[in-house]
Amino acid sequence: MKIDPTNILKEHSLKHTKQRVRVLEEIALDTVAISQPELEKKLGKEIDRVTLYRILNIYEDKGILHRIMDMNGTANYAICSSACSEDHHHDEHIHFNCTSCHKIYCLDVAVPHSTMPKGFTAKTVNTTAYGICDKCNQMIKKD
Amino acid sequence: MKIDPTNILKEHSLKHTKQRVRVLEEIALDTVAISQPELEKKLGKEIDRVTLYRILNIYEDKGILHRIMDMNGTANYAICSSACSEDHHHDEHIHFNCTSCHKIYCLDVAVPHSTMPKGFTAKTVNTTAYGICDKCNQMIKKD
DNA sequence: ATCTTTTATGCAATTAAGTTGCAAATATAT
DNA sequence: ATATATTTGCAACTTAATTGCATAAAAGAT
Repeated sequence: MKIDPTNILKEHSLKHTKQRVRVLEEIALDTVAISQPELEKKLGKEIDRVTLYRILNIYEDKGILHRIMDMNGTANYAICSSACSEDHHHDEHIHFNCTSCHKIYCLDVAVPHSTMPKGFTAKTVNTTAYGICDKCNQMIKKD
Repeated sequence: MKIDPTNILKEHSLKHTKQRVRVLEEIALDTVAISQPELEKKLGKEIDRVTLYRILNIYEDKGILHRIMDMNGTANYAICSSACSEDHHHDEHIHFNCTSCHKIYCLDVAVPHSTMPKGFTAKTVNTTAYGICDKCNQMIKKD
């Protein structure tokens, strides 16, 4: 994925700081989502913990990143592929959480529509599949 | 939902303790899932925090409860409706997380099947819809 | 019922995620 | 270059969750 941090910041009228650029760069390195602890480990020497939290929150609010919770309740972040707006994240694709390597993939599979019971109005639907990813399945074959 | 804690414990060859019975009773009180912090608040005087964590983990492992993570990464627990086994939770129904009252409902709506990309093998699929629940929608109308 | 063994509980201490308030540093518009 | 608004870093705090260990309580045998 090719991203232009400076442009993204401008598009969302966010001030251009080196910390904000670094966070975007780091997350864009991989197509799989990256967890908050991993980000902190990678950027901890350059960026303060609190600042990182604040940047991630702003990016999520603005629809630049979307946040996926894994089974342990850890926040994982990935760049929103489709244009998400401030009030609506339509990252309506399936996430795949590998139970072996713990990576979270944003699959190019749409979330199937489900009809809600009477009285329930759904705004966003989040689907996460748990299992073994492509890479880990290949590793298993080799053994 | 009518549950028999003593029987549930026996079925899963778990020792019968008053703490384990209390946890099951408390969770069975409501059809909506209850969060760990809520449980702790309710049972904190009777049961030690650590014991509560351990009981919840055992129940999840045994397939007695299933755990639903909300947007804040807080664990929520509900009694498994269908018989879940030790190695496979098939709580393949949609969860509805109300963004107003924060309750998590286990909806009687099956998770639609999605085909995974080549190489990805899914074991469990988890779907959570976020929006406004029945009760909260009625409250809004009244205002 | 009592003893014995196994398992569960409670307590203290620790790790780690996330938040808040505030002073200093930095971005941007003039 | 300067002023103003915003962001950052730091310290301190809150809360979720885990670990080790001594004590307490189950469940089966006697």
